[in-house]
Amino acid sequence: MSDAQAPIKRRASVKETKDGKEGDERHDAIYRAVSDAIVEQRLKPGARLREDALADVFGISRTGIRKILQRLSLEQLVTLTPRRGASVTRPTAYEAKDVFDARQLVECGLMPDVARRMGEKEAAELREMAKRERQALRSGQQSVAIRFSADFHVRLAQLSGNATLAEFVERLCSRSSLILAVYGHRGHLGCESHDHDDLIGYLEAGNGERAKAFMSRHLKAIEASLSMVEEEENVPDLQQIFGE
Amino acid sequence: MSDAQAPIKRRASVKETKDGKEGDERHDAIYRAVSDAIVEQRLKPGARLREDALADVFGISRTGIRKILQRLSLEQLVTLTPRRGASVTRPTAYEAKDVFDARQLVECGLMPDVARRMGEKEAAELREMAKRERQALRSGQQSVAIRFSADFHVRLAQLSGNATLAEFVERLCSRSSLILAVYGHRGHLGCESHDHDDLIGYLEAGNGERAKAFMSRHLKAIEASLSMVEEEENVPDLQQIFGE
DNA sequence: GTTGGAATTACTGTATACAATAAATAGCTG
DNA sequence: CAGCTATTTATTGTATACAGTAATTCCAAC
Repeated sequence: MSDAQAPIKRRASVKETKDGKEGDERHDAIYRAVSDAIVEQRLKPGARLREDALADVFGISRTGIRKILQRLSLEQLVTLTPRRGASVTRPTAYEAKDVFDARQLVECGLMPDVARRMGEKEAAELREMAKRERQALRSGQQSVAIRFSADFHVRLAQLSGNATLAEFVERLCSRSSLILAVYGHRGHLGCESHDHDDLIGYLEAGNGERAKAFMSRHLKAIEASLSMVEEEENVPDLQQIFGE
Repeated sequence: MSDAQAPIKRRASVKETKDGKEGDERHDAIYRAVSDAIVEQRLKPGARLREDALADVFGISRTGIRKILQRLSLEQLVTLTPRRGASVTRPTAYEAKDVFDARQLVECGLMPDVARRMGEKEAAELREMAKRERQALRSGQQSVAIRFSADFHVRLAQLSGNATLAEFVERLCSRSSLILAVYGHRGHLGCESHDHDDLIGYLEAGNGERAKAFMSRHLKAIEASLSMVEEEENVPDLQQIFGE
């Protein structure tokens, strides 16, 4: 593919490139691939994301990669340092607090709306998601479980009917996964799995206020499970370590 | 018009752009210029934003313009249609409702925090902003007034101390300006100007709950002032007009 | 005069070349 | 051999060339 300058302008070559996917979908797929890898902690906070490397892996040019990195940066999953390139964001303790406070405000505030719009179909879907999450957790796939858990919260927000707030919750959940990756205890997923089932119960019963209170406790529990110690600097402070 | 094949490559121009600013700042300035123009309705919803044209105006290449357009698109101020390019977003009535519901939830929810952190300095700054807004309105600069009003709401959210929620409010306010541009009545700015001063009073008094209730009414008033009629299609529906 | 279709044009999508800068390394010099 | 500077290398930033596609115009035919 290095000598791609075949002079033939016929449509055959065009068809070939469009073989499976529209260029747009391809970009979206790559975006999701990177995003998932970050959320699932296969790419750890601080990991550098070199443009060339990504371009090689996904078989597109740096142009497309840069677009994707920019998007991830605006979503705060990736940090773009001028002339240093991209790396997976390492959330600070302050950011973590902000994110969880925001989730308190928004996700709890949405519960009454969700309860109002909750039907059998929706409840069944949520139960299915909760089940997947439990299974992943049981089989030791913690990273996947974290993502399923985030998916659950996002779907819940979508059921409120407010697309803008749902999208915001999506961002918050992605960032929460990062936060869990950094500050969470090994083997302790933020969400207790049965919590989600309980929540579905309240929502199905149309008890928005109870669901709201439960969600509040639920989020507080997740936040409390974090150990908020700033991780060691990459470059250790020699002064501090060896005294003066 | 675009004699793009002018053989003269003004490398000097590169130096020129770095003269006073880092390339980054330049980009940011252009971003703000476009964003402001949209928010102030100098660029009206539906207006096409051609890459070449913008590149010419700002003296950078399409590469940089595309980056900026993508950012604006992620903030939903600009709509990016594949192979059709960029245009100023024309919010739908549904989006308008979502945005104002989101503002109800978030901005009202922040008032207690804001009241708690409100000091003399902050109050003075807010009063200054409210004053600027009133003056702009009085001198007939409605577009500028809309932006000042948005600035006020954003600054308020920032005072809550939660950067994540403040940024979200910023987005919501930008979109609100667009919504006002489309659905607002001429000569009727959403916010009553004295409203903002009243609000500062409650906050300064530390009365978060009262501020919250006031903000709620304030936002409801803005929303109520909109005339939620979808604008006529460019291509009229002949079937509907002439019956069957 | 309208319609259908071909040629032209205008614009976006993508890759790539080259410039600029930060990091790493090597080569001096005391 | 430590510490500093020069050179090389790795990597990002920006412009531009070219390809592909939608829109437009023009022309012929009915």
